Amino acid sequence: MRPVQRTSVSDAIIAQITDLIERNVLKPGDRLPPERELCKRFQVGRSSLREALRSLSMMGLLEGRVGEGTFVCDKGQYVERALQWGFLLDGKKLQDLSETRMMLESQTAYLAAERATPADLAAIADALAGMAAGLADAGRFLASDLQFHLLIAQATHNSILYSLLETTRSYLQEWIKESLAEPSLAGPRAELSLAEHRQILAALQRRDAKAARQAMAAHIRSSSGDLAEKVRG
Amino acid sequence: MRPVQRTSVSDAIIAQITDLIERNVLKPGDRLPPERELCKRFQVGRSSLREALRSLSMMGLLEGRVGEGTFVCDKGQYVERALQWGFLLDGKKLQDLSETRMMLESQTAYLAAERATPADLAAIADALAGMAAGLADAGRFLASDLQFHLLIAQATHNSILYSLLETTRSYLQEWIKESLAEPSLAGPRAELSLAEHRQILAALQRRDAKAARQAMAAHIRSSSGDLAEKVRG
DNA sequence: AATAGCTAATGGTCTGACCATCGGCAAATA
DNA sequence: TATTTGCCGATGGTCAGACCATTAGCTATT
Repeated sequence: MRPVQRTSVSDAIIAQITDLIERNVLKPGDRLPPERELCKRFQVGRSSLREALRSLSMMGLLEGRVGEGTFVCDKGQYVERALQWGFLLDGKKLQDLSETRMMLESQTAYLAAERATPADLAAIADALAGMAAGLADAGRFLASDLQFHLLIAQATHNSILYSLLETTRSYLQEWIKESLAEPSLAGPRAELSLAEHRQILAALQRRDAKAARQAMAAHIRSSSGDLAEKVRG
Repeated sequence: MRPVQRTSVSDAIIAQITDLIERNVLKPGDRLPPERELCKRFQVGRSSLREALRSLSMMGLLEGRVGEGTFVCDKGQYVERALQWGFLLDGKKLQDLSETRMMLESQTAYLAAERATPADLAAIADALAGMAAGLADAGRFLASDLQFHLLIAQATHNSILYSLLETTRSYLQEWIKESLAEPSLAGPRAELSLAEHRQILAALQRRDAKAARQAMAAHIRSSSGDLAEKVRG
């Protein structure tokens, strides 16, 4: 004998819908059938259906618009909503996230050095140029910075790795932003960051995987020093 | 003039409850008043209230138990859950997953060697003993195997890392199971696997992080060889 | 003292109704 | 003819009441 599993109606609906989105049957922007019809199709009451839809909305997968319908959100919006619950990130968790990011970033650098196509490298170089051009503009600098790291992850051609890096990064982005926004540190910090990025790119272009990993690790370490202080403070 | 914000009832409830949890008025383990009373207090219908509670449950903040009540969960499960969702949305390429797993496992081994407490090491040794005792029983062997790896992840004391590894592992588990279920390979494969695990544990006990990482990487490589064939075939 | 059965409380689900909002269409208007 | 106005249906959001399944705790039987 084994404990029978108690299946909740809403959970079953959530599972079905997420499955549809996962399999791309429902694409971002698509409109779902009206609630009342979904009830008939799923053979459930409207309460249960709505609880499911509400949960999916809360996770940023769906979006309900009165009078229009329910639509599938663009993937990734869910992260933005998640940041709203940033209070859940206590110090320990932030540290864990930071550590995980360090690990992901250095490994993506390693793999990217082995696998990046010329087009990948060109895109990364572009992002670096964007950073250099935006030295005076913190917002632009930061955007190019983020782009640089994401492009490296993309160059691994490993979608899982990219997704993980993107997610962890988005969680930390807000703190990173604050960290770099310090007026006293902004100038020198940005210069240093730029130099570190140049080293990473150089390693990638040399196809030197170990050097790329090491350069990336050094960069993260140096940049997360401010972050760590920010957390404690 | 500025756009008026349309406030949803459920969102308002969610905001209030999360606020209570944030300010520690509601502590983990606490029981909420019954739904019907919350309706009176919030002056809302039960549907709206339940949509709010459901969303909070989905985020891992609350947990409903039939006949008992609604309780506040241990906080912090949220980030891990969100990472899982992000994970799910991406096409699950087995190869990418396998690669990610390799990376996670080797790094957790590295960190575990540095941080494992004596209790952690004892638990890991127990799991290894379980594997040895279950050489003839594929199911038991596999369970102890999984336990071994998860305990190592736990020994890093990094909840994010643990969660990622657990998720990756769960996706791959069925393939792993099939791989080891091959009658022709089961015997020798299990013996080899056991030996590899012994090396990993030894490295952990010596606090030799690099050796642990390398042993783990070798183990994954050797065990995922079968996996790769399985996928192609 | 232990067990079986009852009862109340509670989360889970269903139904039907009403409201506010939005899109589109037709009529009125310039 | 082109624009505005008003209306109507569809849709998500909300509410109220009812019933069900499960649980805990009490009671009475053994």
